[in-house]
Amino acid sequence: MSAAKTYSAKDVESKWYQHWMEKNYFHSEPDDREPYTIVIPPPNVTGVLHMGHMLNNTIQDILIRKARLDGRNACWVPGTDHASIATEAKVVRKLRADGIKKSDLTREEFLEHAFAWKEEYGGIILQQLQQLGASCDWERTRFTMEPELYQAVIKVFVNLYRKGKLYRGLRMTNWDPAAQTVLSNEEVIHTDENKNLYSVRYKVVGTDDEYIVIATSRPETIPADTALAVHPEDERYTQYHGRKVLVPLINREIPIILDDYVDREFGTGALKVTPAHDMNDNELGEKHGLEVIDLLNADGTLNENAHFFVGMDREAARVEFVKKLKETGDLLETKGYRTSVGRSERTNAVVEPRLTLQWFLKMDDLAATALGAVESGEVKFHPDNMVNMYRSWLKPENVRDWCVSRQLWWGQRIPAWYYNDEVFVAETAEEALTAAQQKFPLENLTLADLQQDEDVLDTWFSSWLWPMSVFDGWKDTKELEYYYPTNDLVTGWDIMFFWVARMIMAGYEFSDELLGKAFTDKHGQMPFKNVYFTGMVRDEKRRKMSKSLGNSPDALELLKNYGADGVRFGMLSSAAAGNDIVFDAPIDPKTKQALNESELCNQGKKFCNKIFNANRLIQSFTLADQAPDATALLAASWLEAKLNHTIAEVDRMIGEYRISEAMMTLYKFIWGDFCSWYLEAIKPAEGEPLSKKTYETTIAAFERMMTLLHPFMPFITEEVWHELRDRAAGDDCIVSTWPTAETYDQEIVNAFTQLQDTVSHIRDVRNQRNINKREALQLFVQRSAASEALLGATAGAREFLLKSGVLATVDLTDTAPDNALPFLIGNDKAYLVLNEEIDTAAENTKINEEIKRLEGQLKGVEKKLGNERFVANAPEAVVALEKKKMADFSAKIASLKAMLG
RNA sequence: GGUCGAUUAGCUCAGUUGGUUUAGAGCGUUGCAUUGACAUUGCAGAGGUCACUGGUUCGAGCCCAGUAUCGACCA
Repeated sequence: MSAAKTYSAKDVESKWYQHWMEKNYFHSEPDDREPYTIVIPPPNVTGVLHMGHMLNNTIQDILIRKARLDGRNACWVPGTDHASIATEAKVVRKLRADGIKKSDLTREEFLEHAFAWKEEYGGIILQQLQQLGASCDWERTRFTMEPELYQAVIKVFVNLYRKGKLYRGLRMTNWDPAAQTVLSNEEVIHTDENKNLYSVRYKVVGTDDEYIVIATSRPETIPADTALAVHPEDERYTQYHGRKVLVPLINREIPIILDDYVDREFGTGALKVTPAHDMNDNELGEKHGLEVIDLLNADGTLNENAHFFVGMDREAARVEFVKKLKETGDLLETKGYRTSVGRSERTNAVVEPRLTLQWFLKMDDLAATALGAVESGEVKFHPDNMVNMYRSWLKPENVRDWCVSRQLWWGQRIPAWYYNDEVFVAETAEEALTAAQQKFPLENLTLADLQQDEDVLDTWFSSWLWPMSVFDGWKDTKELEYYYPTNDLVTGWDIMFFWVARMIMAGYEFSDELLGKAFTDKHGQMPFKNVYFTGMVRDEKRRKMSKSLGNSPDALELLKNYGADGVRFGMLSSAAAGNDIVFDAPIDPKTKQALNESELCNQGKKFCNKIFNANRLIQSFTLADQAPDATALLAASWLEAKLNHTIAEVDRMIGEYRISEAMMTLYKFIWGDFCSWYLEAIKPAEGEPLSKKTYETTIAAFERMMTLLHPFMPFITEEVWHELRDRAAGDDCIVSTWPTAETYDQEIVNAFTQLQDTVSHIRDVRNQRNINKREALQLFVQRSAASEALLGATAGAREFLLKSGVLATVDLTDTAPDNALPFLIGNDKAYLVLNEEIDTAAENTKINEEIKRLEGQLKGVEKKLGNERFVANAPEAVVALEKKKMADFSAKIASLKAMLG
């Protein structure tokens, strides 16, 4: 028996994690067992562990450990994502701190710095996952920028280009002026912000004092206006159809165009059209064949097209333009309004719509396939209502071609080479050269004549291949054939479109080519069969936990305070699938920062301690070679039944991805049934020994509980597993066998439940009357078929009542004893004899109240049964049940009436 | 503005084709207990017109319609 009274997570956790690693339990190689595969959502290589990671990695670890206990070949592939924009921004910032400007470096020099940074800080998060207990196959750790995965991306780009799915085009794109790169729609965060709306007048050409007034929030773009638009049916402007206006300040003539896109209600109903600087204006411009004037530089400063304030940032220039318009009298009104502003997810810069030359991937076919895969159920979502969100993302009217190029250096460089306005896409420069030489046979081209595209690919263009590329699918399909399709993907719903949908697209696009039709006909093309969506982790005010708000506790501090098992328990206990989870870390009212505390995690920590002490109790008994007593036998068969019921429940819940409920079921079983009832029932009297047989039974049950709980709380279970018995090398909980739910005797559960109710009632009486819990009382039970069966025919029932109820006698009787407190056991009268005066009148009042309540219910049942349509329409079982209710109520009422003194 | 989702105990949530007596759990809360597994404890109690209004049905927390409030995503 352990000397310590409390469980200490710290030493135990590092000891067992190291043991598991030494035994290589996490490693998987293809063999003849059935595989069970999860690929991790790769965290950013420079990231640190936060609450969201802890949540989804705990769930993944539970699934993978469960599969391992089921005897499957469990393989959890870890790795990190190069996170193009985020990492490049970090590296640029760090270089700036060191006095180095990115623009002073060559691409190669910059990449050297970036890789050095990655070596230094990269992968810290993977070590942090180990502290959480994640049983990833660390030998398989991958990185999206490592050579093999880089090569896969290049191959895929060439493949898609040759299929005609990639094209280059000048498009309106979201431009991040801080990072100076284009962003995908999904990387732009729209929030409502306060802005000003300016009313500016445009003079109608050929008049002296007729103006059309427009409303704009961006006066600095006025010099780029190429039209003024009104609604064709707006009578205010009918007289100006076909006329022209002058752009204020620069007096350039622009046409008045008519389009029903214009909202007559908004502002003055007239709109300035700036095709270079607004998505909608751009569409209008294309429709009406307008000129495009771009007055912004890549960094968001004004160029010479602006005429004024050239070189000034657009935000500052706006203020200057407002002043100038005021001076000329063209600005009529300024008012505040709230509107949606798009900011870069990574740099928080206000995103500028900008016309740029980019690479796009055609999405129509891919999106349709990906939608079909989920709608047909080949890929299942948990919870399934997530399909709605998925559908709304992928329906044809919402799908736009994917802009895959990024103006960055940290990423896979686009394998396209240019010469004379021709593009040559190839895996290597040499191949591109060969193609160019064929196209221009007379020009004697060399590598020096070709110019490679300066851009890299969007990060998601490598992560969409993750389930296939981590198994080196583009190099050698041996492993892919074993592990593909993977089983479960666990991720937050916020990257459903970024990542989940695109992996599905890639799976259906490439699995046939890589694995062959025969393979996919048999196994399917999907990258994974199930997707488990976790919610976002929010604080107590339901705000998303984020670094900038400071409302997230420090994950590592939590692990230190509560142990990995405690934190896993805490994370999970508030985590129904798909629901956002409200994590209970309190916010310090002074600093507004989250404290590294959590009652839920503490509950998990206490649970560890409870288990630890349950074992200490068992180990403290002296053992004797004697037959178990009747109470222990009854308790053991009840526990066995309950355990089997619990196994079945846990199996079902895990199967339905109700992970948190499965864990709570085990919590209640171990704490309530095992510790509070079973151990108390078998506990020998002071100084007495325990039967060896009972000890064995108890250990065997405890052992199965540890296996059941292992996926959820791996460390405490491994520790106790080894305390329960002397183990041979390799006999570890992590590789034990998941117990099978056997059929069990429901009768014994029913009988025991009735005994528990009786004990609870007796305890309640003691509580209310302040009767010492050690004072043995006498119990009499009305003789009846039911009570004979319960107390006579159920072996150990009487002994259990004597022990747990602290009774002197338990007897069947035909008459009510004197000075006894009556109550019901089932439908039978029972009497607890007290050594104190009983207020009969008060007891009668209570009994009468109970009779009244039951009569009310009886009436309801009688009414139901008296309704012919109920009897005729309701299923037979329901009617039978109502009849049984009626019989029970009547019997109880009769018993209660007989109790009235 | 569009779409979707939610509303059940003080808090966080279950509630499985509508039918199991009085709608469940965990936490919190209240009272009592305490020398030997564990105060990181035990026992017991209180706490809910299932947001509201109407409808369908023999029967509604669950289905339908509307209202209110909240949230998310999209624009």
